[in-house]
Amino acid sequence: MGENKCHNRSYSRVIAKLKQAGLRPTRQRIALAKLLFETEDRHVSAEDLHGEACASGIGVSLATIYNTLHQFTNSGLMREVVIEGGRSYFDTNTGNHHHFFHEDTGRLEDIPSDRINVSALPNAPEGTEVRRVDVVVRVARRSD
Amino acid sequence: MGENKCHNRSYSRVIAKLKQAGLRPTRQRIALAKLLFETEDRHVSAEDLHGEACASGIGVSLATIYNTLHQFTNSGLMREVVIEGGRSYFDTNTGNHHHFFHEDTGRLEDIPSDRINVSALPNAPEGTEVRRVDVVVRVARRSD
DNA sequence: TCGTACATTAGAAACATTCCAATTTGTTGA
DNA sequence: TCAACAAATTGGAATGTTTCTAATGTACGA
Repeated sequence: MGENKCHNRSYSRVIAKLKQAGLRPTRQRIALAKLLFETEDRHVSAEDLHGEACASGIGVSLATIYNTLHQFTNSGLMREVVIEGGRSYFDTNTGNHHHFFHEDTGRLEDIPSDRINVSALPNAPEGTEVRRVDVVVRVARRSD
Repeated sequence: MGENKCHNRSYSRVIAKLKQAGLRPTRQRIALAKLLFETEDRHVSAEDLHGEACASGIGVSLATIYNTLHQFTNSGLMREVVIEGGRSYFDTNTGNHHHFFHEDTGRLEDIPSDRINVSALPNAPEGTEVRRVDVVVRVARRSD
């Protein structure tokens, strides 16, 4: 199930990334990291990623998918995005950006932060500080 | 369980509101509407509202709470706000506004729309139109 | 290579939400 | 007022996602 030796540089890159995040590069984490970080930015649900992993012949349980997504999120490799009840998406783009949410299809699409402008924020309530500002632009098929 | 006659004007106000929304003023809907709309703007989860209703001696099932919250939302009396996985809040403030979300406590707090400014939105993707723009400012207890 | 701390796992549990079929209630018109 | 029908409510079962648990497996420093 995947040779131990070669499969060359993409392995070392991913392993380095995991180590840097303080995570042991296990077989499962390496495989998931390759799926997640070696393509363009993506938004995946746990179920999505599990499906992909299985389809790629990686034996990985759903519990591990959840563990891994949370670990990646906690170490800043990903970001959690919640928009609809009952399902979370995890975003491989951790930079400053926002989202279109397609109400029809449930799909998420990035909006680069320089394409949007949030200003005149009120002060954070007493004793708190701002952790993040999320903007979600909900769109749907034009009706008229 | 509650007299049919008097209990005067707050009833008629709430009943009128329901009728205007095209909803039959049933015992349960009237009671819930009173809890929801006769105080300041609020953010409630289904479980919250169920608890309150039971505490007030209103016999109402959880299924009805969900039905009612969705009906109120569909007829524009409330708005659904999803911020954390696994739980929805329903907001009695349907006006244009945004939210602080206290990550520590899970509480929501309104930000009037004139206290925040979102500009330079990119165009909605081809064939779609903007339904709503939600801004969530996530705050937490100051750490430094 | 060994020992141990950390990861993974299957399955059960927890949780919010929706569905269902039976019952109750509000409304309308005679 | 009352009968009859449509609409609303209900408890409980079903669904779907996420978390938990206890047993097993794995990475890695000594």
